Amino acid sequence: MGIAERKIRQKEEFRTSILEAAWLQVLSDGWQSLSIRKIADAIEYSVPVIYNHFENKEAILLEFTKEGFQKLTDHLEDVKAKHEGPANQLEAIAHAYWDFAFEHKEYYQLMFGLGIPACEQVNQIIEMKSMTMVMISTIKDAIAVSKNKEVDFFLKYHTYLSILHGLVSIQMIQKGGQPGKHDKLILQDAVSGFIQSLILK
Amino acid sequence: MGIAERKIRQKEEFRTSILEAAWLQVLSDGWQSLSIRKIADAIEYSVPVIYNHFENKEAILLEFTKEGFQKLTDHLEDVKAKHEGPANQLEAIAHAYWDFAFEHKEYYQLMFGLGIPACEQVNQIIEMKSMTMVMISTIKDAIAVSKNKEVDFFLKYHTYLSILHGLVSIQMIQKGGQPGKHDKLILQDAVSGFIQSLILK
DNA sequence: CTATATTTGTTAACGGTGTTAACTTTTTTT
DNA sequence: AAAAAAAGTTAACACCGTTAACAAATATAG
Repeated sequence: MGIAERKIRQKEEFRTSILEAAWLQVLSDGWQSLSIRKIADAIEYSVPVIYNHFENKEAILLEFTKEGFQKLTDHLEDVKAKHEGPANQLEAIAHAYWDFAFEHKEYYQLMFGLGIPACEQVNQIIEMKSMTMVMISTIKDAIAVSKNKEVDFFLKYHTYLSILHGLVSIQMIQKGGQPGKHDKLILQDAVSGFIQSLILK
Repeated sequence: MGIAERKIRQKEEFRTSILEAAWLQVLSDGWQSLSIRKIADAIEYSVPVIYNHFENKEAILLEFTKEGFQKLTDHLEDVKAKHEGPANQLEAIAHAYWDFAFEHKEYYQLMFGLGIPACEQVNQIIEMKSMTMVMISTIKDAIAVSKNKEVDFFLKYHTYLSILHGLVSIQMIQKGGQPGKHDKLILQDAVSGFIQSLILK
């Protein structure tokens, strides 16, 4: 019964083509201007077919959010593997995080609800938890080699992520475009301060 | 010619009533669901009269953004005046900032574009610059009494604000409601780390 | 005090949006 | 070939921001 398989495959392809058309829209005009109707127009189908594949518009955005967290996680894991020692790794991860945010601005804005009415349950996305795991494990390693081993790793993780997200989002608000060298100095300053207080305390 | 004055006063009152109706909408259903039509309905006038007082919807939101920065600035100045020494002041300001964000969530979301397609020129709002001044002056004071007086105060300001905004916005994304005691520990941890590295370096 | 000008407000529309019910066409199964 | 199921379309509903065209109220000038 290859014909049932073909049907499933075609359905999958359809779904993918919706996402592709949507992503092109997002890339060219920002996710703000993404609309079901424009997607339908791009794939040359009528509007309601989209609802056969996605419950609503939010579900489409959610797909990209997951994709974004997956890409970010992969990226962070790569970078972590290329560095030795938790302190170096935390620093490298911070820079990788920053680079990802500005290289994939659309993803980042979706992931952290910068302008989106869809950020209610972002924390329940498992792809986000993968990212959390990478960061937490590195922080645990850092605590293990630090003076004070009684430090609350979850608190430190939260602090670490907040610093990174704060730097990125303030940067994105203040300037639309790519950040300069001075802006990376700020990152360097904040992160090295965090690592210092984590290791040497 | 008191009649001209009355006209101006009435126009002002009208403007205020628009803002009041809008704010009630924002408070009850969030700014996402604010619409010109609902405002018109609330003040019992037809839609186009609103455009005699505000260029567009964004202008109304901008009004609240300014208001928010003004309130925050006042609050921070108050708190600063109640504390002695830049280190204590920076810590107190951080807590005041945090408290403001969660006591006036709607303001904060507007001010920092958490879900708003209107955050292009937030940095050009003079009310924001007032807030910046409060923070920068305190940081300059801190640098003046620190070991290393060659520190870049603007870099440190940026770091400081990023940490605060990062903490707040991550908190707002992860939980909708009010933060608990544990969450304030994170703030305490991050801010004291920042101050330490600023003073003792 | 009337006639003209101006301000003030309204209705109705334009072009969008997400979403869905009802219908038609195509495809599959019996 | 007929009946059932799937796929796709049209057309609508209920919103949205914004604006042009028109009517009513008010102020100004003669």
